[in-house]
Amino acid sequence: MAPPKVLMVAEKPSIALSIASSISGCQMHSRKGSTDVHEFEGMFIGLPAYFKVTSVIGHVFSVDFPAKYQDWSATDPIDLFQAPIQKTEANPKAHICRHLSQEAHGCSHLVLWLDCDREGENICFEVIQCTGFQANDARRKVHRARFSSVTGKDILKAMSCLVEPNKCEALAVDARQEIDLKVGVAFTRYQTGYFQGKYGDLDSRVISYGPCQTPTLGFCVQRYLQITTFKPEKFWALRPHIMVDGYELQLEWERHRLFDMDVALMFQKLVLQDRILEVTDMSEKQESKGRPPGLNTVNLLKIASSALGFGPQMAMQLAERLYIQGFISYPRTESTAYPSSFDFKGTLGALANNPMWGDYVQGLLSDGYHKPQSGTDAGDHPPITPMRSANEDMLERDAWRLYQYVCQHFLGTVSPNCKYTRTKVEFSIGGEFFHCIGLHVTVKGFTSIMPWLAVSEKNLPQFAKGDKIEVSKVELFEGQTAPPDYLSESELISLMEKNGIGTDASISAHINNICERNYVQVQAGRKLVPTALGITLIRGYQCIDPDLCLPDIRGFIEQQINLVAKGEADHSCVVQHVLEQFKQKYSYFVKQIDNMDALFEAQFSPLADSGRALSKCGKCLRYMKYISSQPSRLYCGTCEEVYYLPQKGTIKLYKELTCPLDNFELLIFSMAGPEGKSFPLCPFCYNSPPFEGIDTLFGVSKTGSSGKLGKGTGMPCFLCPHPTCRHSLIAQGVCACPECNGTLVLDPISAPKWRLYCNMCNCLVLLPQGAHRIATTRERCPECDSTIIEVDFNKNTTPLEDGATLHSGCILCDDLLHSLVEVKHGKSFFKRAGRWARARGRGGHRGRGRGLGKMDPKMSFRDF
DNA sequence: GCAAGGTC
Repeated sequence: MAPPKVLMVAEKPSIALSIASSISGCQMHSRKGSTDVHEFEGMFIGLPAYFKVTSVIGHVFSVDFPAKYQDWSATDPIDLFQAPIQKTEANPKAHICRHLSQEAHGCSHLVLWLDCDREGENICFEVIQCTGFQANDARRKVHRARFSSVTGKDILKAMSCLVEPNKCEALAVDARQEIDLKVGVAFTRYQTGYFQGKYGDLDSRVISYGPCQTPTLGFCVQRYLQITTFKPEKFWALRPHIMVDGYELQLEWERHRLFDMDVALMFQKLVLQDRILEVTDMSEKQESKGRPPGLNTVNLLKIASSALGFGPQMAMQLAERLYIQGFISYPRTESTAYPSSFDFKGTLGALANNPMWGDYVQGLLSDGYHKPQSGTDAGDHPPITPMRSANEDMLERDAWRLYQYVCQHFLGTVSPNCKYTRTKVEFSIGGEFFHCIGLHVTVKGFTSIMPWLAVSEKNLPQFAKGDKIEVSKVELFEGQTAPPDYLSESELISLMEKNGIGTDASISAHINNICERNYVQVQAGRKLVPTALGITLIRGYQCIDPDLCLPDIRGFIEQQINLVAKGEADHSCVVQHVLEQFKQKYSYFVKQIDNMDALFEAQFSPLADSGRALSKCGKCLRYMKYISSQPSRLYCGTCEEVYYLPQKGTIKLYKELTCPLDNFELLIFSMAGPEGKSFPLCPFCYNSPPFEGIDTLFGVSKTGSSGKLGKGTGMPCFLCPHPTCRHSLIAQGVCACPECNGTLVLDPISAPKWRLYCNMCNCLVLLPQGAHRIATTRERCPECDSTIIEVDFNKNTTPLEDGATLHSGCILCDDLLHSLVEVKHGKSFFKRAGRWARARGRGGHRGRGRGLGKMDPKMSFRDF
């Protein structure tokens, strides 16, 4: 009988590899799949077995609302609190679910090697679901491996005492997912809908709310408010100076400073009257500055931000690359404690020949390195350490700087502590007491490899108790208290960590989020400065319901789901209870939104006051105002109507042409970038397509008929089937797209780099370059039905005989034109969703529903 | 278009 098959699943490919290597002693066969599968023979629970080790890539599923709730305008956000939710594959392209199901086929044991944290426990059950294993099936058993680090020793130990996955912990994660989704989405949709479009200079597409991002913003705004409400106060300090052995020494006052000038002046007078200082005491203490514990992700991010100037996302990208290249160990870890089995000698050995630290490392190896400080062990990965030696030439500049820090930090952790002697000399004069401090380093220790942490030497002259010294001058220093600086990113990371906002992996995402939403800006020195929008939002929450932006909100959710994790409360009861509370907060927020709006009104300009006149409204024939802040739009002050425009590009009036359907002036929109296409549009048609079904055919169709069209959807002229308008698809369409079901359309303002672009995908076709004019005609090619185009060549570069410049023909069938066109791909144009049966063709009466059918071989672009 | 959590 064949030995039983055992499927083992890890959270990421790198761990699957480590586990397989450890258990098989590197005697395995690896093959590709959605994720790699490592196979080998071995012993399982005392019997011979065939092992397959593979992995997921984080969560298999993610949670969302069913399609019915996706239409923002058709769903009242309050209904989301009771809405059903569904799990869909988090990364459908990766086909992880199918992969697991296939690999599980014929296996009689499933061993779950997911990370040993709550999220990992949740992924265990996602894996169980995909593999089709059942909880209480005697023939197909599910096991959970509990490992405290990804080292050979711990892996083998976990193998020998397999347990069961913890359903309660997994349910706690389900609860968190549902609560985060419902609360975040409900508030986000509501406040976006309320404020968006109401103020002209309010620059934001989505005004998001979230139990992590909002308190994160709260920290930044809190500091901002501290700064703006700060009232500086003057203070005074006495600073006597003495001359000893030719050096001038300034003494510190025991009273430090006083906030009353008259009193300070009185003390100065007393000191000046006495003039003689007496040494009253001298003390010497041996002090020590401890070496750092191992480096974890959060501390790496803090250092990267404060010392290297890298944002968390950039730092993680650099670290990730260094990890993949084998220069450093796995960079995502919470642990600052090294596992007992950590190979310090090996790690030091790897750096022994490094040109930068080689000598220092050899010193540590010969004199004996120190055991690192204990630190905390989160049971995940060891601290971040160098894995192999690199020099400056092997890495890019930024990667090198990060690598350098990882090395210095590691060497610091195994170096001696820094030791120094601290001398304090105390003086009295005129009844007042002063002192000075001397520092003398006796052992540099780790500070010689981390010089920025060094203790600076301060030498003092020799004093003896009872010495009498004349003061040379008594300065009355006048200073002023200063507000704190803006919150630095590294301070914010500390605050988030302390308050349990986000995880080591998600902290950078939250910070990035509040930047992208235009709530804060990162300024020089990676200081976080809140924007008017960020400040107004937080002030709004503060006056309606401060809980909404306080860090405790995350704590509250955590504390509730902890009950589920510990099995002390039922999952759905807890979810219901928490959602009920948030729903009440939501209702109250909605009821009080006027209070927040008052702050917005004070900060931003109402729509009617902003923007510049751009084009004429077809209804009242007056100019409408163009509002450039996102979402960019036109506003007709007379009709009080808003017309959304395509986003992320430039918009201009199009030769004062008007739409034959509604009399609105046409605009021309150019997408950003050198390859960006341009197309005409009518503001009215774009927002309310006049032909049934157009809005659902082009790209995004989620907005529905009553929704605010225009944010990436709508009907530009290149989709319009108007039979006679010069700008419609019928007039400007040339031929079928070689790549999709779309139509190639002439870019009307592409001269002199004339081109066609597809109205559905990103296909681009270059036409004869440098021509004076290229235009579509009403003629069709008798052979392939493409539109005949007319080219007026430049007279200096014309390919025509006798200097003729005018030529008409079909770009597919005319030999000359065919030889002058070239297919190119631009940046993605619009979503390639939906099939639009083209209205290309005579008179445009072909309408919808008629497919393209087999392509005429002559239409093929293969020869290009 | 929306949250937060994995991971790449």
